[in-house]
Amino acid sequence: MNIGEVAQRSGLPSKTIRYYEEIGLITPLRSANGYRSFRERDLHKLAFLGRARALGFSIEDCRTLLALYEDEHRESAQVKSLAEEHLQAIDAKISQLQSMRATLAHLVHCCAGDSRPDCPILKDLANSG
Amino acid sequence: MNIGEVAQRSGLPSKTIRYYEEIGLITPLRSANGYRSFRERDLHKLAFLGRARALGFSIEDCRTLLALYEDEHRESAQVKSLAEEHLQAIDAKISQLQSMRATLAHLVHCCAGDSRPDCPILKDLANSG
DNA sequence: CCTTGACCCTCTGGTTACTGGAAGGTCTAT
DNA sequence: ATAGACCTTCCAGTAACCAGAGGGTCAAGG
Repeated sequence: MNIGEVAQRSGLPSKTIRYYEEIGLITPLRSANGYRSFRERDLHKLAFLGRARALGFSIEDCRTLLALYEDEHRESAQVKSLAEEHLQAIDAKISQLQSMRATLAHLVHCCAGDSRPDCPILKDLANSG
Repeated sequence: MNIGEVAQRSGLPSKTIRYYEEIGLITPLRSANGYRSFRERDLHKLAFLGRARALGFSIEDCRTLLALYEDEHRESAQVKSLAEEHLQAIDAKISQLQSMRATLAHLVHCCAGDSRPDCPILKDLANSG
């Protein structure tokens, strides 16, 4: 398979696939003409990576997950703890965003949003949250 | 005021303050020795920026907000619409994270997390969400 | 007067995970 | 032969800084 087909089948852009090769996540073969030649195994890895990324795992986490996936002697505890850490990070981000959201929604609610210059949003930013 | 004092009083690191000058958000004076010399007005702007950033506004949004703040003839509608857009972006991020969170929490729940290699998290990543 | 330590300066490079574009080789069909 | 769709590498840019190198400045103490 050439990169275009793999891109289509994995759902990842060609640029991303080349980048993943560059940082050593995959190692496709090369044809005589210099084109990358992907095996089913590479496609499978890329799909794995796409799903892990969609769950918000960092590239380094993905590297670890891939290594665990390919290690027959892994302990599921390793995977679980990685996932739990990530879950906590997600929770932290969510609550940070929710706190921003609450403040901002309040300010937006207070602002008339008309043609006058008077604005509680700017006032709040100017004075002290 | 030198940068150290401003950093303390604004709550922003010196590095960040220098960066804000570099991108034109503030324009402190210079003393004869080359040190930045901040007026109250600069400090005020920095505090404004710190609060806007804490609400998640991008630097470019902050630039706009600052300009609106200093424009006596602004219309509060401009500020409100900027804030509303940002609020929508926050909401989008929150729901994306919540969706990740739901999937991940389910997987974590399904994983025994023991010394055996069998792992539903890896299985899911390998097969298809 | 000299030194020490706490300041300050600029400049370069690194971070995350790609994306865009330039310049050019390859393949397929007409 | 040529057009168009592939593919290649390499360089630069994104957001918002942070770390560190290498060096100047200032106030206080010996």
